[in-house]
Amino acid sequence: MKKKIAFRSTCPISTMLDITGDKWSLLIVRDLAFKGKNTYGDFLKAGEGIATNVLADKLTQLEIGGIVTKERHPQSKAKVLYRLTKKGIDLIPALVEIILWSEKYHHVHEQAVSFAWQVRRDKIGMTKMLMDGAKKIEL
Amino acid sequence: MKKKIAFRSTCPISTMLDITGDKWSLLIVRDLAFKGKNTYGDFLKAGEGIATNVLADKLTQLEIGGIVTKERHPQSKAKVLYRLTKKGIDLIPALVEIILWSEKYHHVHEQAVSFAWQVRRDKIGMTKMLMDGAKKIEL
DNA sequence: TGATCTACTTGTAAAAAGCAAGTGCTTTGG
DNA sequence: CCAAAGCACTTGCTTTTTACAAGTAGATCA
Repeated sequence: MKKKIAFRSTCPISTMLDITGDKWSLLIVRDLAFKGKNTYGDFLKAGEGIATNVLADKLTQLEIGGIVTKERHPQSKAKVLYRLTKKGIDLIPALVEIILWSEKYHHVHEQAVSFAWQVRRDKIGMTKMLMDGAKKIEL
Repeated sequence: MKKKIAFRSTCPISTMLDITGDKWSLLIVRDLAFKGKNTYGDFLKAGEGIATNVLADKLTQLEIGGIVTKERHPQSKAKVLYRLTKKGIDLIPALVEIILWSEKYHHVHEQAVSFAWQVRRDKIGMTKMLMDGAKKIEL
């Protein structure tokens, strides 16, 4: 029952929103990119409390959108390993700007902010650290 | 019937999504920031075809979120002038990263991309141009 | 003054999100 | 080796949001 994405226009912002424009998709990307989470259960247990059917739906949407892949988990046959694609990793600069914006107008973790500045300064290096799971950050 | 925003967590990304996390809000910001649109009718006529009741709802949401203000229109009593607040203008860097991301993976206007790079390079100057209405860009 | 413009509101149907429970493999512990 | 628990979902139902169509009230135009 995989419904494909309907693009409303060729506007780049509209295009992005057609893939990730809801209250949950970018939180999944956040968990993958910044928090070292990569299983269904990990996402379910994340602070905001996504409903299980909604999570399933968003994950397949993100897969169709080319943002994540489902793979067999190296440690367990019962688990599924979710990973960001290159396209997904390339969302990090946008997420970083979002973090910096939120920091400016809402109260958020200091750690998140200094980290965001680091990523902004050295995108490649920090992204690599993130992807290796060497760095996890509390958001 | 102005319903206030419910924040799901203190995560900066989640916080931003609680205000603008849907398929329409950022398109309104786009129209204000890049296209020199500033009335209800302008937004309605924008390419993606937002429903009138949804537009009304999103506009009050954005107002509550501190992103836009409603003001009396200098040319006509029948019109309302919508404008980005500082907080709204500060969303531009995030929009720029979104534009660059979309360009990389989807087909979008060349003009939009070179413009995005310009804003990224000279944020202050380009933002000023945009806000003065001196620059309009086709997205 | 009547038609048109502008910014909405109202009503209803369709779609998406939220909630609770269940299914079917897989792993674990005795 | 078997029962219980873990894991990744699915199913059914309710509530909320979005979409579509029509209508309203004040301002402007001809």
